[in-house]
Amino acid sequence: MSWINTFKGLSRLPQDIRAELEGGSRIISVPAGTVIFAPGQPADNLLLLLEGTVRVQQRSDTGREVFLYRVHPGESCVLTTACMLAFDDYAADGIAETDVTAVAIPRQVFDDLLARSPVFREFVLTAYARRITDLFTLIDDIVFQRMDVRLAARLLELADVGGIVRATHALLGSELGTAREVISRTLSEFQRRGWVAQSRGELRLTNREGLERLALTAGAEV
Amino acid sequence: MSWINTFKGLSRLPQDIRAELEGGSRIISVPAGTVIFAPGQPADNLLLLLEGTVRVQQRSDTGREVFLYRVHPGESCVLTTACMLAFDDYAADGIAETDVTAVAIPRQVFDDLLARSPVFREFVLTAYARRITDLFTLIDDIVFQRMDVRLAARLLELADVGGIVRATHALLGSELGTAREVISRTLSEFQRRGWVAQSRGELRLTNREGLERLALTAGAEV
DNA sequence: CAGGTTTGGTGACCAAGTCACCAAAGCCCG
DNA sequence: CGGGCTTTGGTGACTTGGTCACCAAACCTG
Repeated sequence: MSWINTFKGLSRLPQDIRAELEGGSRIISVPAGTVIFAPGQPADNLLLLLEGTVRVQQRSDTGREVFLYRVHPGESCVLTTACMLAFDDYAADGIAETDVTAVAIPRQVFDDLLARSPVFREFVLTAYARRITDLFTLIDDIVFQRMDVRLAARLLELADVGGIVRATHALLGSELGTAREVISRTLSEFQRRGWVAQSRGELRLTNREGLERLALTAGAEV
Repeated sequence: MSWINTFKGLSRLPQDIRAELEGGSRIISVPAGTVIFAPGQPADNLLLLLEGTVRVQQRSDTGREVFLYRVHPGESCVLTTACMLAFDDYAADGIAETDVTAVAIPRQVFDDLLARSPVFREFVLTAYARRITDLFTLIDDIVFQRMDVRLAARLLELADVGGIVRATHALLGSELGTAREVISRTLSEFQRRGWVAQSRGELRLTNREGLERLALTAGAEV
């Protein structure tokens, strides 16, 4: 079974295009921690993620970092990659959070597929649109949402099935674009309420409903 | 002389593509205040701006608005429009700030040009990339930059040649994603320093250097 | 086990957002 | 022209969040 089926938007590709895509691309693997793209590095491939996650962040002039979004299996780095294909003054970088397997589509094949296949064009535009919608939501959150609400939502996202979140306070701070101290204080409060249990480098959700109720405070007070 | 020359990225288009683009599109004009696109409205055209400005903002669940960016003449609404072409769950809207003249390229012509012209593809991708870079910068600013610095920079952008900015405090607040009160206080401080003179609904920059010096405080304290 | 590093906790302080007002300036309309 | 209404701007009190300067406990490493 081909990797193409991992990507919903590509399943409708006609046979000849599928063949070109499979023949023209290759599967790559990199270990956790690898910098997959960064300002200054030319990006010669569009990446489609098969396994693992990639963290995309903006490195600020001031040396600090803002988390932008996370790429999951079945998603692509279109936004970043296509940006780099077209335009090089670009400030975001991508780091493999885990070991990563991905399909690399060279620039030339990418361009050729865009020209030849309406389905591929739609795939790319849709992927773009989804990312951009996410970015808009992110901006909205940063501007209007309280930290405790955002942290609760993020903990629920990051928790594994056992309710464990492996992350330091500093890391959570960088995900939410805030300071470690703020995370520490908010987590103490969550712990006081019996929602989480903390230990060094990880925490366990002990009351998901409490967190969920807070996370849904979003705009619901209408 | 054709409108095509207004757009740097399109000047290299070959003759036949230019003809298709000119023949397949039409020039439209709308008065100030028109809602050009909004969630729920189908977007059937890609717009290239010839005259006027368009304000793009995100309408939040909570009823408030965040300013995202402004489209100037010679730029396109690619981002928003192409998003809507591909994907309809989209929350941003665009409003004509002044009377606006634009070229409308129907969806079908747009797709056809994407397929046929490498130059057109590059134009679209570059426009995307520039917008996205702007969004990243915006996020960075919101997270790390002080309000007074951001306000100073924005005033310099919005001022006309005579140094006049026509805007209410509330409007400036929505541009910067902050509260009117914060703008009022910051402007009082600017006035105290002799940088601006305020009157109802407009203000005059009386000391551009002061504002510029503050605006450049960005990450320059290294 | 000693010493360094990473992680988390705290208090003091400042910047910014929120709330609840009020006042002045313009606008409409009889 | 004058009386209300609306828009715009000002202010104080308070809360939230970000910054700084530390410290202490947990862990790693030789």
